[in-house]
Amino acid sequence: MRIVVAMSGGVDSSVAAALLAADGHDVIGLSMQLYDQTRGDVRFGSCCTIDDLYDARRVAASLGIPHYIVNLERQFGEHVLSNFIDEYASGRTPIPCVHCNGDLKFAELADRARGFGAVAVATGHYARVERDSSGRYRLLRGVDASKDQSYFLFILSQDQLAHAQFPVGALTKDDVRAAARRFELRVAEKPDSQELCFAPSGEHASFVDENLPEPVGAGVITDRDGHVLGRHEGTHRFTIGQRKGLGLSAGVPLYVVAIDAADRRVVVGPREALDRTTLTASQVNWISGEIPSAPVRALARIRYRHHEAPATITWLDADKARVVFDEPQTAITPGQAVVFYDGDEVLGGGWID
RNA sequence: UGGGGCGUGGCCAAGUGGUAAGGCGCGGGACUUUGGAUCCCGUAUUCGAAGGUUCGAAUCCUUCCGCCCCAA
Repeated sequence: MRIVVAMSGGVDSSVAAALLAADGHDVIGLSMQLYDQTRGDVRFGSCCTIDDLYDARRVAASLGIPHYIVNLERQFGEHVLSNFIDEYASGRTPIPCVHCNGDLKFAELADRARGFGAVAVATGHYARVERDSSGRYRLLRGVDASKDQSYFLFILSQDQLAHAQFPVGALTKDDVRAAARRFELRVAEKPDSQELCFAPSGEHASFVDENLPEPVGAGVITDRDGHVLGRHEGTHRFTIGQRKGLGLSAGVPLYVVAIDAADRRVVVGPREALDRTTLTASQVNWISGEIPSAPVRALARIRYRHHEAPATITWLDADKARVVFDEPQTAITPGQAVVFYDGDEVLGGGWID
């Protein structure tokens, strides 16, 4: 069958394409152009650069599959960048990758794929999709626990999962590297991409500054009692649980415990002040599509690369839920995602309020 | 200008004769397909200044400078 592979130019998606092609599928490689590559005044991160598009093209050529670059600049700006900026501006900490998956790769790109007559969009994510006996799709963790990326896919709907394929989800990273070498892919030894593609690490704040109509004002850093301990250059430079970069010394490490964007205030406190047992989540996506009527016990993960913790999920609304952990969790952060697991299965997830 | 106290790296702070702990911060690295966190490494030839005593001082003495508290 005809399958479109979202090729980033990295090893994972390259191997995904290679595996599908080797299986005899009619594979078409698509790469998303997400921003204007000609803007020399902007520095980009480690993926989706012109070099990465070139790598994708070369890999596709070596596999003998067609490759097209799809211009999704407008959509990227509307769905991913604007959200990223708005979230930071309102004192929250966004995860653009989730939107990029849900709103671009498995939405816009899927539409293009249909235009090519493809039945599915494949990516290089470490995750798995399975169809159960009732015909429902289940999202599972990648086999390689250390690389599992299911957290970033919790927003996918049944319809999106029905047309999603993760060829490397059943492999370990080592397997993928080995496969890349076996297929003699030029990207076999290419370093894993990390960090955001559109804003280099450590420059998120300046990216927000440059893209905000109104400059973000400076404000004060206070302790929990309101005593001013210092000043900051904008609340968007902080996230809950942050320790570095406060420029304060107090005998014990201080962490950001609250951010009040409206008051331009950052509140810091000791480590213990970060513990919370409850959170509410909005825009909750329950993968099966059938919201449980009774509270659900599950393992909940409050950020990527965080150990899951047992919790009870109670619905407050059609897409809003309260999550109560058995044990306090550190630095529950608004804007991050809480994702629910039952063993290897992703039950769903939502955005932390 | 009476009495008392204090001045150790960016901040806090051990050390009161034996050759500068520690924490915070900061820098670097590791980890990591978000942001944080975490871990590792680094961070004062020098203790307000200048003299002096001593084999040897941040530690003792003298003077000076600065700061704080109380009393006026």
